Amino acid sequence: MLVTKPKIVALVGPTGSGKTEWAKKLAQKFGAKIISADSRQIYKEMDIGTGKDKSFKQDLIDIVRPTKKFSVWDFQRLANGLINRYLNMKNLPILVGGTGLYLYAVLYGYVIPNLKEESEKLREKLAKIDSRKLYDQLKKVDSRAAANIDPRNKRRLIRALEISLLNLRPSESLGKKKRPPYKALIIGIKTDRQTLYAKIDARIDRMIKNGWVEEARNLLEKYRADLPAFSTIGYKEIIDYLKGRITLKEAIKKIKANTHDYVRRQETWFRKNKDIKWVEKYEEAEKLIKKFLNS
RNA sequence: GCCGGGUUAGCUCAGUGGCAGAGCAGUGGACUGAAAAUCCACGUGUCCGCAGUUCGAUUCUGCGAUCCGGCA
Repeated sequence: MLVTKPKIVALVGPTGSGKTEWAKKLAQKFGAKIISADSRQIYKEMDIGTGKDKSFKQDLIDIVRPTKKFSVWDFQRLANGLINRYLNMKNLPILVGGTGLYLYAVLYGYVIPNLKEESEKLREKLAKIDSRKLYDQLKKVDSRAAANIDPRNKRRLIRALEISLLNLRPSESLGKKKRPPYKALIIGIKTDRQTLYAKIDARIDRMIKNGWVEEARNLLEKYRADLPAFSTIGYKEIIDYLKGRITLKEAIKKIKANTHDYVRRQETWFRKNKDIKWVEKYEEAEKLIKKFLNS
């Protein structure tokens, strides 16, 4: 006796690959609900620079102010809530995005215990210690986490230590997964590097013309420049320009280069994933989904 | 036509009579609470060509090619 699990679809790919455009069409075609998995489009007031498309309904876009702390834990909780709701309503949820960690946390059910307390002070204290010492300390309190982090990667060492010291995540949960109660079809958009870079560069020029600098200036007037939200590619370079550290031309050049680097990092997430069905054309994606829904 | 300057990595250029360098661009990888973040790794290319000097030439000399200035 076979019980069929409910089904969801995920559409993944690097920035500029056309995910949003495809999602819009798929939503119409299948009456599907689009859930964005993008760690930057969650922020309100950051529209131009994050490439938001507000011409159709997407969940998990524009949900927090740039000052708000938001992590994969929040994302996982919200996304799972929406997926369950849509499945109950017999709608097809489609998760669309390029943030590997967020996507995988949901699709593979990463076990992430609830963080009830947080210590800003502890983080500040740890930031003053050098990486080597942090690493040695982490080895003592959580050797499992230490084994998984490069001793030179200070940011991740700090994070792991915070969690261990505050005893928020029992070491055993690290790396644990809980199989989600649905079946997922993961579609990846195949792209040609050169073509993608050219498209991205043109898009960045267009975004600048559309007032990106103004958008960043307004944000800078309202909020502190060192918010995590402003570590977003583009905003950080434009802020450097607005503070007179570099010229606009240099900023644009850096934005392009950094976006290219980002594309490569994204592809590193997806490339080796055997679950992803890679397609070049939108029609192929439609076909795959039809087949999946009828299986 | 004459006079000068150049020709070295995809681009801009540094450099040396003894295994060829930098910046930028490019590439691969890691990833469970900041993730568009953070971190790691990757440089053989007729040093324009031919000949000469030399133990040895990308480097010095000659000739040629080519580009850029200036003068005609």
